[in-house]
Amino acid sequence: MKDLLRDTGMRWTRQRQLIYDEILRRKGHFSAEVIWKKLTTRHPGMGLSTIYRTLQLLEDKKIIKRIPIAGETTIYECEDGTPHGHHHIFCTECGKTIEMHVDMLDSIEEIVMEKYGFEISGHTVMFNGICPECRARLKSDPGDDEPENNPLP
Amino acid sequence: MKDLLRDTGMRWTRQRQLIYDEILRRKGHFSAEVIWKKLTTRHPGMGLSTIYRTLQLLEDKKIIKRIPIAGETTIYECEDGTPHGHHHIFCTECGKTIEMHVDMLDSIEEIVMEKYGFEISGHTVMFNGICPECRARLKSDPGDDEPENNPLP
DNA sequence: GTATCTGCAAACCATTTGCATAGAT
DNA sequence: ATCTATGCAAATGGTTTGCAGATAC
Repeated sequence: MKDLLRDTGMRWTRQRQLIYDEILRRKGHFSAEVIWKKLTTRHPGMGLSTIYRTLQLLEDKKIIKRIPIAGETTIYECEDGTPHGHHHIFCTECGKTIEMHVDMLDSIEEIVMEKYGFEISGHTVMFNGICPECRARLKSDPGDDEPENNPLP
Repeated sequence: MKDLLRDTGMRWTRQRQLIYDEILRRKGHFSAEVIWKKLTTRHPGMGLSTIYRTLQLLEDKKIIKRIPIAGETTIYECEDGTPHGHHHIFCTECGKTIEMHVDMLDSIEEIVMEKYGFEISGHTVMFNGICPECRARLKSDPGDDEPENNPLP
């Protein structure tokens, strides 16, 4: 990373270091806001725009991947060697996103290209629903429609 | 529609009439902005917020369906009896959205529920790509990355 | 007559941008 | 010394909301 930037005339700064470390520390999915909230407490003055600019940069360098969730929010995930072909389920209760692996989906892109003549450049395959944990919580805690504390992904 | 509203104490206004007619006239997919642009030329003064409020209303009444396209835009489609289980392909060149029917997709929801324990409430299965028409146009008209319609700054 | 709608302007909210300054090389 | 990166504030763009006046019932 450090080298990757330097090779293209870009600079390795304290902020980029912090953001990069924070991302590696999580491993899962994360949002710009969450990264910012975490860092800004320990490092007041950290600008939210720096987070966005750095995430953009990391995306360009293929280190992370931006995943806009239709009508909901935007999350990112690390592009660690994980092979493509995984998709996501987003919990509308707690905001958590988990990956799903359904082989069947992998072949659909080709079918779509053949059948409709599109040159497919990407896809969004995303399910929304309520995760097992939230289902359990809602069952034992009916009436309460809002989750008690809503950590963003 | 008229009756559906009146039965719930809501009013059948000129604006709602116009919007409803315009939607029926199209049959396909449409955006709030497009409806507004069309109506506002013939009926100046028509407020964009009225469009949004009416589309919301029509959605509540299950007359149309809102389809947010991740990271791109939001479109709507009529809820004419078409059974569920059709998905979309969005052309990133011209913004057109077409429906696709791929049987395989229908069964995936169940698989996901079983495998991951989510209570699935919805899904976004959307492919992005370049439609056959735009592919042809781009081929005969290279260099021009933007679609033809280029409004003033 | 009165409660619902409308148009307008202002608010929103996540994200982006302009600019003067700080900082990396 | 140079030129990129940062923080701040202000801009953006699509959508929503508050409000006074207009309109359907």
